Amino acid sequence: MNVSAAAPSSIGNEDLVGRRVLLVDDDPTVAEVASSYLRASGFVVEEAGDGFTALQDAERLAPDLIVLDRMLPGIDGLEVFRRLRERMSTPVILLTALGSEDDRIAGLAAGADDYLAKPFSPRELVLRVQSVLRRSIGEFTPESVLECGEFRLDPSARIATRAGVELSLTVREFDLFEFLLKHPNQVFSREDLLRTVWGWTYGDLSTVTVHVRRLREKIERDPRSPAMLTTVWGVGYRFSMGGVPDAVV
Amino acid sequence: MNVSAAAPSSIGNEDLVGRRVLLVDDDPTVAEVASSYLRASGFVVEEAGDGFTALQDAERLAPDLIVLDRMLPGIDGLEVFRRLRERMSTPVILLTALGSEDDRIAGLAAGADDYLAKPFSPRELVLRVQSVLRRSIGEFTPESVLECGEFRLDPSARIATRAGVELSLTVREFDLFEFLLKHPNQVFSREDLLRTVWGWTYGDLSTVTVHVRRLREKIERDPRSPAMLTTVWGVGYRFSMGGVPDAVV
DNA sequence: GCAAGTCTTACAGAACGCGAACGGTTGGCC
DNA sequence: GGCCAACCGTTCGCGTTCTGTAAGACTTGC
Repeated sequence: MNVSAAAPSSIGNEDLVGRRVLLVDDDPTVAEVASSYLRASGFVVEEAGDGFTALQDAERLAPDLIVLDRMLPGIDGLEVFRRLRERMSTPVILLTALGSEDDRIAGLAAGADDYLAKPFSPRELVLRVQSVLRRSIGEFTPESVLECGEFRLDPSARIATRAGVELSLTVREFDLFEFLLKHPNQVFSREDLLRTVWGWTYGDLSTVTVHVRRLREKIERDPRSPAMLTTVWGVGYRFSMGGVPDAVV
Repeated sequence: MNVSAAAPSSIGNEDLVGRRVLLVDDDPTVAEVASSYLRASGFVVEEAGDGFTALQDAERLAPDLIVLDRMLPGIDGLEVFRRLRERMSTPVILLTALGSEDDRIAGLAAGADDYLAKPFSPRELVLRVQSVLRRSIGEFTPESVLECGEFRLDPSARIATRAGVELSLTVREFDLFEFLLKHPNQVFSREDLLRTVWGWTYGDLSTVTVHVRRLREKIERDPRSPAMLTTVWGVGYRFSMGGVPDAVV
């Protein structure tokens, strides 16, 4: 397997110290907890309680990253997001309420860098902030193309092909496939996948099962007996390229 | 397959050994059971019976993680949690007597890192503690591959091979084999194994016996007369590689 | 030869994964 | 607007796999 992504992740979390994060949430409790965690991790945090202030602060402070709640008083979070994107390319992490309709798809289509479903563990937020920042700093190219065997996946264009033929993957399927391609030869539990790919902190694990099944239907030659996206009984799933594995390594 | 990953910064449960956990619960029975399980998994456990002591100990001991009961005499658990957050960002797992799924959401919404409803299985607690700690250290960094003679065991991929041929091990068998490979030439009693591999403090020791047998069936050339996974009569089991064993020892 | 420890086998319950199908929502198209 | 297709998350039933335990045969040390 030749994952050409090769993000040379020589960027430690130390290099993120002092980066400015703008936190936009109208719930004081959430804002307080989240910001204290972010500060503890070395970030400089500014808070905004509504969309209008957020837009002003974004311009004034020029933060390195913005954490944006989708539900805001006044201007809607998504609207704020669109206006932000018109003016600057600052990375944005969207917070979505799982209970209500999930506009995660809309947010993602609009180009959010990551999303997290409420309620989330504050530590999870820190991890995502670090991850997105590391990515945006390290490579100026937003996302490099993943290549693996006959598969080719372009995260920016959201196009996945097998042997040149485009696979019509849905949003979820694409996200799932992207994550697996980025971490080949590693087993992930359904919970892991639900947390990282879906951005959920809790939820029905069978959701993962079903989507894995649907993804198999599209990428496996014989979906009945998967060769690449295999089940590890009692643990989870693993993606690895077939034939001769890394015995040479 | 040319995954250049191989960054051997493993974060298996081994690396969690010695981490300090502060356990806050007013029920002595619960505290005793929970702490004995946590200790058995290698954690250093301190206990506190009320909120005030908890706050003091949290400052004094600077634990790596805090398990906090929501119902406490004196200061309420949630209040303790809020005061903790003001001063430090130590991961917190909340416990509550009321056991519905909604409470988990409430706990997470309050900013806890994880949440567990009473009555909980002590094993579950250990798993959660490990999970949260591992996550706070850094996620999905592949563990280093164990190699021993013709055996090769990849903890992240959950693949074990002998001379390149994959051994289909079950979860338990894999865990057991992994532990033994990490501690070769060392004798472990059935109780040791039950504690470390299974995470149990009590239980039927024959469980270990049977699993050792099953493992032998898969890794030994002649399971009838084991050469590597040998029995030390009256003591337990030892894994050592073939050829000239420890006759010198 | 005896007792304690170990091995082997068998079994039933539990856990798990899979497939199929369903209702709900969204977004496009007439 | 209203119909239709696509997608998503959930649920249920079924077959499979795994696991712990019990019971008997066997081995070891004394």
